[in-house]
This record gives sequence, C-alpha cells and structure tokens, in this order.
Amino acid sequence: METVVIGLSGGVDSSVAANILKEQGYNVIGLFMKNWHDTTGLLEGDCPAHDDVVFAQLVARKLNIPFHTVDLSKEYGKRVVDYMFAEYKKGRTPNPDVLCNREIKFDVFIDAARELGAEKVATGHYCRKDEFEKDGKTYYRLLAGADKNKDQSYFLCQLSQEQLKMAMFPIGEIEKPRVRKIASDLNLATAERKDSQGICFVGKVDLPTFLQQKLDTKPGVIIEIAKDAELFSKRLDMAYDENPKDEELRKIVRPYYYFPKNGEIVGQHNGAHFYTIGQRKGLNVGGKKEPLFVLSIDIEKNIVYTGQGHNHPGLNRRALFIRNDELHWIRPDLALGNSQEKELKVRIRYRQPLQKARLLKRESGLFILFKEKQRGITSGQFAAFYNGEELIGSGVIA
RNA sequence: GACUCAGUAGCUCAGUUGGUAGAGCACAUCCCUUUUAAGGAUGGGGUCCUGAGUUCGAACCUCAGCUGAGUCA
Repeated sequence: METVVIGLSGGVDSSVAANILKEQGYNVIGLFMKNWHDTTGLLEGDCPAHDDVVFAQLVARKLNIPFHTVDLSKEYGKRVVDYMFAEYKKGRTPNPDVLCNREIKFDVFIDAARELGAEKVATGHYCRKDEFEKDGKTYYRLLAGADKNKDQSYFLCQLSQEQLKMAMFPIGEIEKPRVRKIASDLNLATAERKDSQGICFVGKVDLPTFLQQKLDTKPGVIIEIAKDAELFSKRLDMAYDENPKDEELRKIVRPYYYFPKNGEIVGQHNGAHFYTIGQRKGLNVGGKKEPLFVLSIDIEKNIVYTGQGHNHPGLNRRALFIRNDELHWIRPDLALGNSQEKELKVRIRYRQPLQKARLLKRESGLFILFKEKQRGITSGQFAAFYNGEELIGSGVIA
C-alpha cells in the first residue's frame, strides 16, 4: 500500500482530496503546515488562519487518518515573502503563490512528507496529472482541472518534472460543486467553509499596508498620459501572421517608457512601488470622464503614469518577453530551441481565458506575440503556455 | 478702471418658464477570486459663494459684496 501525505489546509478541497485517496486505498497521512504568523495589514478583522489547523485536525479525525503539523514559516519567509518585497522594490509585481508552490508546497513540504514515509504527496489543487513513456523515459504532464471555472494549473506553472513526479491531485477530475457535495455527505467540518483567498498562508491583505513593513513611503506625482499622445502613434505594430525580424521583436516587446513631458500632473501618490500596471483603485484622482488606470510605474523617478479608459493604447499591448534565466519548461522535451517557434495558448494571470499566441525563441529569450492585444501585461507576473489542456511551460514577464 | 463670463457633492460639470438637486470620476462596503489587478452590485456624501430683496415659495429673478478666468482701456 503506497503512502501518500496530503497537505491538509483546513479547507474543503484538501479535505475531500484526502477522502478520495483513502477510498482509493492509499495509506493516507494528513500534514498541516503553518507558514506565517504575522498579521500586519490583514483584512477581515479576526484571523481565520488561526482556525485552519483546528479544521484540518477535525477532518483528519473524521477520516481516521494520522495528522501531523509542520512549521515551514522560516523557509516561507525566506523563499516567498522576501522575494515579494524584493520584486516590489524593483518595481515589478510578483506572484507569491506561484513561488509558494515551487518553493514550499512542492519542495520543503515534500521533504517533510518524506520524513513521514511519503512516497507521494497530494494537494487539493484543481488540476490533473498524467504520464507517458518516451524513449524509455517517463514524462509527467500537468493538465488543467476538469472544473474549467476553478482550474488552478496556472499556480503550478513553475513545477519541474521532478516535483510533478511526486505529486497527486485527487480532486482534479471533479468539479467544485461536487467537492462541496461530497464534503457535506461525509459531514466534514469544512463542508461549508468559505474558500480561502488572498496570498497563500498570509491571507487577504491590504498590499500597500503590508508592503510598508519593508518599503518606505515616498511622495511623488501621478501623471496622466493622453490617449492620443504622440508616442503611441510612433509605436511599431504588426499583424499577427507577419514574420518579424529580431530587431522588430525587440521593439514590439518593449513596455512603453514615459517621461513627465508626455503628460500632465493630475495627483500625488505615496510610493510608485505600491502600484501595479492596470490598477484602477487607490489612485484617488477624480474629475475624469473615464476611470484612470496605471499604465506604468517609474521606480527611479518615483512617478506613476496613468491613462483614461479601458481602451487606452498604453494599457493594451501586443507582445511580451521572457529572459532565458526566467524561462521554465515543465516539459523539457518540448522546450523551443533558439530560432524555433510555435503557436500555443497563453495566459498572463490566473483565470484569464487562454489567449492564442505565437512563441518565438531567440538567443536572448522567448518572445510571445498575442493574436489579441493584452491588457495589463505586467513585469514580474508569470505567463503560462498551454498546449491544449496541458501546461508545458512558463516564465516571468520582463 | 470698465466690461463679460463663471462660482452646485472630494474632482469635472449638468440642471428645472422659480417649488430646496443629478451624472461621470473619486471614495466606502459587499460579491467574484488561493497572486497583483480587472470586473459586478450597492452606498455615503451637497449652508446649490455670501448678504439683502422680489415671491406663498429661489439654487435658478433683482441688487450689493467676495473669489476666479478673460476682454478692453
């Protein structure tokens, strides 16, 4: 009987996942991890994370499986939270949960699970996995969850074959309403619990407040760039099917760089690094016909550039770039070689409908050209590439 | 110095031949969502520049004043 350690979070998904494993005949062990103790900037009054361990334990008892806890907060702080602050400081917008999966749930957590005798590790993610042989070698595939609405494969876009090999996703084949139903049929304490939100283990925080722990406030100006600003008309654009030269690729992939003379001052902010591209709320600038969105932040000069309306040219871009050292293939056998190209589906944020795109690999990195212009392409976020249902790679947007 | 125009929610403005006010943006809350965002719903908020007058009744009419913008000398 194979031993599987399931990460019990105190939510429904992992509860039901544990039950499914049990029914499938595995030797199941529940392991709860506590990764964060601070509550700075936490929203929602009381701290719901405090109850999580209690719920996890209740579920383990109900399912009659051993229950353990582990404190990985030191590693979490070092490998996820520090990265977060560092990225924001650089003016990028990180995705801590993608890192959390790569560095914690499918790394140090696996180590902890192994100490309990785990041969496999399971989580309550909505995604699927399968495997196949090629040239005598086993390859693992990360697939979207059967519940299209809940598919969480995006958050696992940085996993390796090694990590995938150990992983099991018991609820990947079923839909959320069914998960709820199973939980309530089993009378699990977590059946009615609200889905968790916010940063994994940290919770729903007010970002500026949270970031102020380590990042200083610094007053600066908000500048509005008109829709018809000259720099937009000078911008290179190209048809999706065109065959671009390398030089054109480099141009089209570049974010817009603004200067104060390109627009006019419309307000004040407390630190450009507290904002992200595409953001609308929190600018505190009124008197406009259409809402103002952040187009760009300049960390050096501490300026937030904004533009009016969803269709602002500065907000919608055709292409993005991923550096070689920030490019990751879940399926190394499908990695594009330099000068190779492939049409795939890409998403640049969780739950975004997949977008048709051309991936062009060059010596300097990977260029992604979208069929439709994309809103809020943001440096530091992850672009994930799908071949049908399968997530084959990802990278950090430069 | 004269004249013209303007002064209405935090901002930009609309408004009824006179019956005590609205829209967009901003903001708040909730929903959605294991990132950042976006999106959806709901909501709070106004001595209608000040004073006097006309009127049953004025933010809308009259007069004076204050403030701002502009034009002409």
